[in-house]
Amino acid sequence: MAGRPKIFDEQEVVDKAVNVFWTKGYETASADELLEAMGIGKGSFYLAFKGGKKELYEKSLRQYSERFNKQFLYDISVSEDPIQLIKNFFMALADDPKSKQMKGCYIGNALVQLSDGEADTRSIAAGLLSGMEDIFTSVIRKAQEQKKMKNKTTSEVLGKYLINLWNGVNVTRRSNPGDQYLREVLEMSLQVLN
Amino acid sequence: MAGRPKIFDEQEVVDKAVNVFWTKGYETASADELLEAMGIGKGSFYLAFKGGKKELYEKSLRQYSERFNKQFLYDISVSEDPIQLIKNFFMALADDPKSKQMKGCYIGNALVQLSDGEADTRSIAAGLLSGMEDIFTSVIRKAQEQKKMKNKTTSEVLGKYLINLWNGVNVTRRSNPGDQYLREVLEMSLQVLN
DNA sequence: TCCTTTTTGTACTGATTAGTACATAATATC
DNA sequence: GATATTATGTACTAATCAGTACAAAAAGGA
Repeated sequence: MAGRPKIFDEQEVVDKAVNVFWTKGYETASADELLEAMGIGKGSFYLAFKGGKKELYEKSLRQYSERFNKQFLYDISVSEDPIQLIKNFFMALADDPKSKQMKGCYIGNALVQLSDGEADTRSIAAGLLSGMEDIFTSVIRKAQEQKKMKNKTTSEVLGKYLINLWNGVNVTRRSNPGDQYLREVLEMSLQVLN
Repeated sequence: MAGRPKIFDEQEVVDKAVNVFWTKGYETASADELLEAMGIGKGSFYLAFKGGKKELYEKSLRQYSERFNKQFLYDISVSEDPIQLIKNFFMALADDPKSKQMKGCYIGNALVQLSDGEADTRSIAAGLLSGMEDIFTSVIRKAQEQKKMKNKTTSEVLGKYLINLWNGVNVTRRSNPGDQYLREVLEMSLQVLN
């Protein structure tokens, strides 16, 4: 192993790219803008990411999702009441600052922003959201097994209900970034978890 | 009144632009592509739409929304059971062909696809969705006044719940364009209208 | 028929796009 | 210290972008 050393860490620059993609969208985020945020030049970039902007974006989706799920699963694992944790998790969306409300869900954005030209990338996003749904489903299944939930709807359907709620709230809060509005919607929507 | 006659009808070409914007997104839809679909040249276009692509898009949002609401309000007005009509309205989303499932809500897309550079256009979209919410709210209010609904939640909150459901389903069905998935989500989500 | 008015089609502009080519720099190995 | 190897920064390319300029066309009115 020889050669000039890399001046950047791949995960770190992908993280920085997430910020740009999240606020500007995939199409609107220019390569120059991304490179400046990542702090590297074109030479380094196209050597490390042979697939260019597209590869960077797909990696950013996966990396973001993986970290998100990891944290979520950890919080669930240490919680004494996972159902309550999920409620709190949703409710916390209402407390985000307006700037974050306006950004929506990083993965959901991909689903809506990508056109048919990037159908493959869109499929990746769909898969990642499906993974989040699976987490919801498994938490509910356990809670039902332990008789901690009154609602007898199957965990699969409740999982779909929750990921759909997640998708909805992340759109709705873009037009109503106030916390009161979201709180009312969430309060009502989460009653099914009682 | 003199002068060379227009070869196009403004509403018609805006309709054709809706199709392009809907499938490709605001940013991704190129002016050339729009003009070809609209069947007019640059000269005509920039004379009729002095604000260019942006003006066209905003007009398309308003025109689409106006027509949508008009139809919706009409259907409600002739319905004997407006609550059931709303249920059917949502349920019908599951029957759309895959190609339509993937397109989402024309107005909601604007909310998610536009970046801060077009914040004003985004506000227009937010206002239009708010108009749809008002329709939901007023239908529910009337139903409650006529004791046709068990649910005592305020019509305002139920209206927010429904527009949020609308937003959610229009994202969710992009990743799960099958009809069964949506049907399960909707069936469960609409139980609150009983 | 000629003049005014409005619309149309085309040629053009300057900016921006993602991506490439390549000479140079910085390291490990021998 | 020479050499192979990998990374870096910059200059460049070709395409595409939204939008403009403008001359020609098509109508009505006098």
